[in-house]
Amino acid sequence: MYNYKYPHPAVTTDCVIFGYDIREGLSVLLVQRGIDPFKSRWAFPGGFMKIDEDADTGARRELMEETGFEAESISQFGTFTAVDRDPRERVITIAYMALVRKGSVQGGDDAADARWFPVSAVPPLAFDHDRILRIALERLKEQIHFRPVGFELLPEVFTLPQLQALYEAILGVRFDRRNFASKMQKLGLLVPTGERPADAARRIPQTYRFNAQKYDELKQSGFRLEF
Amino acid sequence: MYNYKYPHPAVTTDCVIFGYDIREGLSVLLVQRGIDPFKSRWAFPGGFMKIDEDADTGARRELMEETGFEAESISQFGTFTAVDRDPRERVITIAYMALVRKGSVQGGDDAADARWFPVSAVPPLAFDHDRILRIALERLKEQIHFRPVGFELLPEVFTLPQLQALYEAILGVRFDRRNFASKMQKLGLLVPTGERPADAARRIPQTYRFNAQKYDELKQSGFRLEF
DNA sequence: ATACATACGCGTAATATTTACGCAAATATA
DNA sequence: TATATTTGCGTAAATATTACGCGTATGTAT
Repeated sequence: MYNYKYPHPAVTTDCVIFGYDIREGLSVLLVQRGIDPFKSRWAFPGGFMKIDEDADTGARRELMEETGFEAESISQFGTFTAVDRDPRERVITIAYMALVRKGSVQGGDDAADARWFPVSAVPPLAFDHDRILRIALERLKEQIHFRPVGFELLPEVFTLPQLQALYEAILGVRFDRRNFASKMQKLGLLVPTGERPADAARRIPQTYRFNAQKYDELKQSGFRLEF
Repeated sequence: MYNYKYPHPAVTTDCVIFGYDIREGLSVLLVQRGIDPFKSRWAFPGGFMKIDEDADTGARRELMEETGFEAESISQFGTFTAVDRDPRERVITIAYMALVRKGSVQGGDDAADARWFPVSAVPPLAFDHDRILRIALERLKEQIHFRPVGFELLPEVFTLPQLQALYEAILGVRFDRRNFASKMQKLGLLVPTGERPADAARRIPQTYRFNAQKYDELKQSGFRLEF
């Protein structure tokens, strides 16, 4: 038992993990709760922060425990503190988001039931996680102007039409294919691989890699990814 | 005494209140601590969140108690959770920022010793508040592209050179006076007052008000304040 | 008063960027 | 082999950015 002179809230972390593929579009990784409250409802992976770890560490630990996934970089985007957001006791949660290559997470494997859901088909979630998702999506839209989110979500080798489809999915707009291509090329963040994939469809597009070094240079000089 | 099966951190809120005037530039509102730890050091107004209030409410309450100031809108920008950030016990803090007209806060009055400090002359702060300030400044620079921060910091009636000086102070760059003016005018967010102030200096510039209604319209259609 | 230094406001030409879209080449399918 | 579809290149028109000239208003010095 731990005693305090004044009541303290419990503190949890939750991770909104975004993934993307052409078929399902933008997706999030959810786990099904095994216990009450909200038993059998889907929720973001997360759990109670330990007293001797900071929130970042706790978020990574819970993510690993519940999904087997080790995120490269997670970013805190909000802390949710509504008084009644947990029926058990006062609990506040620190929310993180991460962008991952969907292939690198094997949902529904070992750990519990982790599954990808397209953001357009997310079921009603536990706690206030619906609200957390809404805020996360807003932040993602903002971040796309500063961070190379497209490259973090796509496989290492990708085509321009794929990249464009991702931007359109996140921002909810349509671009002219030729203008998108030339704008992207001019940024210098794309490296042609030379290879061509044995894709389906009509004419086979060229493939590219992300030029991370060039991005770091541009970041230093405070530029923006304008789309 | 309150008992928990697992240890819980204490939770505080802190408010980074930004103000601005031409003489001191961008400033923050600080209060001097009366008790240990960090007794007599300056810190952001804030304190322990109550168990039956959410963090926003707690932040506003503490701000009022310590500075007598009622903020119109505060926005959460980060939660700081380093394990050793408070020497007493495990404390995490939810940080808020607000932009206010300096005239509306009478620093150093009733409540404790609240005083404005230019951001360029902030003394070493209590806890990890130096770090909190650094993050707040970064967010302010980002937000200036989406929010009319200039208008929130200036008096209701202001001149174009004043607005320009504020933008330059926050972003740390210089603009051409004529280009800045025409760009601002084209946005349609400025309403000339017709009056001219009994200012000092050379030629007296025109005064303007912020067109809040026009801003709301533009915000709907997802624009950006580009400077 | 008058001259001078300084700051404001208008306007404009040169350059760069954005936008819309034509057209030929590549490829799966019929 | 014909057809429909998609990629990649190029370009003209519209728009935005940038640099800066010039006249006017105003406080200060003489």
